[in-house]
Amino acid sequence: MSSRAPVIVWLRQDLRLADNPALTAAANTGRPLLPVYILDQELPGAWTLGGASLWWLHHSLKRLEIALRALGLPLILRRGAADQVMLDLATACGAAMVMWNRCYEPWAVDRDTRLKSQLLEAGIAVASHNGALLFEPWTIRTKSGGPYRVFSPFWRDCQQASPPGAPLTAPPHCHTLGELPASDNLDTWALLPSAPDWAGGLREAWTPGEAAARARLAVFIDRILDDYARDRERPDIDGSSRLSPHLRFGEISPRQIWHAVHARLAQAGEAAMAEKAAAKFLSEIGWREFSCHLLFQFPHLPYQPLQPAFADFPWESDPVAYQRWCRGLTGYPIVDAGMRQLWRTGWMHNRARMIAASFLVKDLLIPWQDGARWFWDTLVDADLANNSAGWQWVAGCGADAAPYFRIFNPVTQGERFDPGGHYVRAFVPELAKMPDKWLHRPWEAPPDVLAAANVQLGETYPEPMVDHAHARKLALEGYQQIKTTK
DNA sequence: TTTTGAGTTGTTCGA
DNA sequence: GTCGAACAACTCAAA
Repeated sequence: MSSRAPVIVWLRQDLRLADNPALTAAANTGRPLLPVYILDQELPGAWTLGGASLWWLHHSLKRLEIALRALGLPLILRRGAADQVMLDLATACGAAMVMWNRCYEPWAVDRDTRLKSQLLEAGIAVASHNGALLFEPWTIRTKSGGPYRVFSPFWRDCQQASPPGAPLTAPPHCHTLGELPASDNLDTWALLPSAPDWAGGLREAWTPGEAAARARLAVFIDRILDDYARDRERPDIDGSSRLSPHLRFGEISPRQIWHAVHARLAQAGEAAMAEKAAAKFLSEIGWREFSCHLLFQFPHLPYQPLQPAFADFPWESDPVAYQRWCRGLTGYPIVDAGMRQLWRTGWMHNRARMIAASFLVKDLLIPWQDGARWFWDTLVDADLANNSAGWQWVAGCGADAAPYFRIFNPVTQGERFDPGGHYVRAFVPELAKMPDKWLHRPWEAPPDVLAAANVQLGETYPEPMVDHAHARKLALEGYQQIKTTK
């Protein structure tokens, strides 16, 4: 094989130059580099990217293209069944090697395993790397060798493992082939919505790309982290990292985050508060790891409850109620604010996710898989592992799940976590003039208060679609049922 | 194999 | 208004 034979870097969920182990390893071979992205909308199980994710992908690829060009590299864009496309491309351009960072979705694991053997058969070397996790799923095991199903011991174990190495810097200027293989034009993929263009709220809320990810991490560590333990619970405050979509597309790595937090700790000295906040934040990164490990160990996580008894739960089928939930018209302000934030900005605060998810699953008794599907289509950070594990957790059927009797009260939650009502007012403008006292339960407000706020229940804002106290009883009965039939 | 301690994120009721 | 207890047992992980 001539040293002119190129190395293909197959970029997937790692759209960054810094701390990209596959890219760095490829650069270190000294061969011509060929970065490739393949849009695969023929995946089994229809877990292709949803609309919001496609919007993000477009912009992330645009930025990546520019960043690669500065290194002297192209970005070859192809679409189709990814393994076939890659095999054809690698063969056609006489590649010496293909490198990628590992993915952990069941179909990705299957596809990559298959492709690897096909490439090897064709005489093309393959190397995969860890670019997405602090700890590989197969390295964190219980004493008896199995996968963890409880977060705390899992995370304890992770922290006792050898810490992740220092993040890699972006490779220096590289060289590529003189004659490049054909590439699609990104714009012809039509990833952006048109007619109608519903992405205005996304544009307002987000800047995709590696540079923006790094900037956000810096702001977060500088100005937000110290109060993270307290403010992360507050959807009305910019108190969480908002790194989830950047992590989802690999514009930043958990290793970079880990090291940035530790660097900050070293700088802060022994400040107990800083340490507590940092530990809290890193444990959220830990949850991301845990979800990914769970998906890897239990590939049915997106489909089947982890606790088998829940397969018999008496779920309701109610398309009309489901629609109202999707559109943020439940009549419970905190739920509607969350669902509308999702629809408008492609993201929902984690506290609101729990409240809205609990409402779908426990107040409406609609299957968690339906909620997960909606989130998948509308979130810019839609990640199969996080999304599936999160929904199972709320439904009570997941790993380390909430006890079944833990049912969120949307009024209590609203009053506790959005006390000034800024969150609800921002996303449910028809309630903007309601006084704080009644904002989270407008149906209990005296008529003159409603009138003064220009609210006509059932007209300008819905009546609550279910009575929470009653719905709670029904949910508890449902859970009672699967317990006794077991 | 058996035992023991522990387990993200809540709500409601009654004193 | 505030506080503690009850909710109900089960599974996981380790010793």
